[in-house]
Amino acid sequence: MTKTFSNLEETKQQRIISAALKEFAENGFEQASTNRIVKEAGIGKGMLFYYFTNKQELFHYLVQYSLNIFMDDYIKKIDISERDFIERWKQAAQLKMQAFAKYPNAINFTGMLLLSDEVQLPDYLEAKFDELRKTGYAMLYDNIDVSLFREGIDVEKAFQLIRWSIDGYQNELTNQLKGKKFSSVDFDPYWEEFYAYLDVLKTCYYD
Amino acid sequence: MTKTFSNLEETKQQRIISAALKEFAENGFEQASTNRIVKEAGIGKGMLFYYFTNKQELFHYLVQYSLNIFMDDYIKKIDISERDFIERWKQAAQLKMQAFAKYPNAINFTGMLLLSDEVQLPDYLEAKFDELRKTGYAMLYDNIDVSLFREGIDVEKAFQLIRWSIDGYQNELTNQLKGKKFSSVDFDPYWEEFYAYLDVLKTCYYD
DNA sequence: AACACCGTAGACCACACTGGTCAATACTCA
DNA sequence: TGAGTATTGACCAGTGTGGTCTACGGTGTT
Repeated sequence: MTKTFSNLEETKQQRIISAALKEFAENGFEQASTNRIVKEAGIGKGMLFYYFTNKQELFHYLVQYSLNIFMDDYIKKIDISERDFIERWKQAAQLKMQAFAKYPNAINFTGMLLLSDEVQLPDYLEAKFDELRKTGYAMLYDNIDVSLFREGIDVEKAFQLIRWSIDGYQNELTNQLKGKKFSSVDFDPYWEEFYAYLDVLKTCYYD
Repeated sequence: MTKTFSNLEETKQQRIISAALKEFAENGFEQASTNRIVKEAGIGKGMLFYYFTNKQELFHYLVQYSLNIFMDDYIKKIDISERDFIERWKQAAQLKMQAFAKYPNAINFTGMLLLSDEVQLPDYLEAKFDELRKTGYAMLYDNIDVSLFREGIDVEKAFQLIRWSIDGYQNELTNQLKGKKFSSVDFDPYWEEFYAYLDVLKTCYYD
């Protein structure tokens, strides 16, 4: 990316970044179309290749950009002093939702990166990625008070089971809300429902 | 589909069906390539359009074909007289794995159908689809002995939480095993692990 | 006014691939 | 031998690709 791009007015930069993140998140690297990106961003085709030397460089820029957001606006905000596993994950879910409200495309894009296995990244990005995975893992699993759990159950397995439950709820919710305008949705009832699920989890896994 | 196709020797029919199912499952209807299908199936391009009038007719044939398999080789085999929710789902997981071992592409294809929301089907297929959903739901949720669950917990919510847990394990496993030759994998340790997870679930959700 | 320079648009390029066709041929059986 | 069927793949028009390049408008400096 050239410094021409960083000198652009913020809103235009954002329009381009958002359009590109969205396109890549929905279609992956290969299937993503630079034509659609420029159309969505409202710029001429030439400009994209004036700011970035090619599709791949644009992609790498976006990886860096959204890994930063994912890390700073989500992972690092998790309060590790909360030692109750379910409470920790509840907090994480809230933070993720906040981050998503602010940077939906960056969060989706990062999610796609974490799932996809075919993308080849240069070393410095791969390193950043590993760091995110490691930090994320620590923020979610370190310093948990295992004494809360029912006696005799395999705590490692309980971690996974709870994780799958929470992920399952979130996936089902986002799937259900897909297409809806995010700002027009009242989330309170969903949070209530979510907390009710967490209560069931506590009743079951804790004694 | 013409009767020329049904008169084909079984193995050739299967080669074509498998290739097509795989291509559609991996790429969806639009992105699926008839060129790749004929190449994978080892037939000339002309033949595909000799057997089926066009891409869409081929797709509809495959929907019918794999809905039948999904229904007869999986859903209908679930023993509804098992009233323990977790045992019922354990059984379902085993049956699904058996079906997958026999018809991997058909099962994957149906899975893709169930997730995807953009495919438009003719009425008779849509009806078949609804029936599958309804029967599947009944086979998994009807006639459950709710008295097994811990007192005071919301059973409907417990159903979902357990479902998400089991789905989570299965997804993680298939993801991990993706690319591996199916027949070369020894599944016994995975089943053991799965049963261990189910035991934790029982300890937690039942009293 | 003249010039240089930068940001911008989009027509354009060669190429890849698409679903589908069709004429030519190979095969089968009476 | 010949009628009919199965088979192939070159071919078609169309669409979309990542990327280039020319032309132009604006701005600032001389």
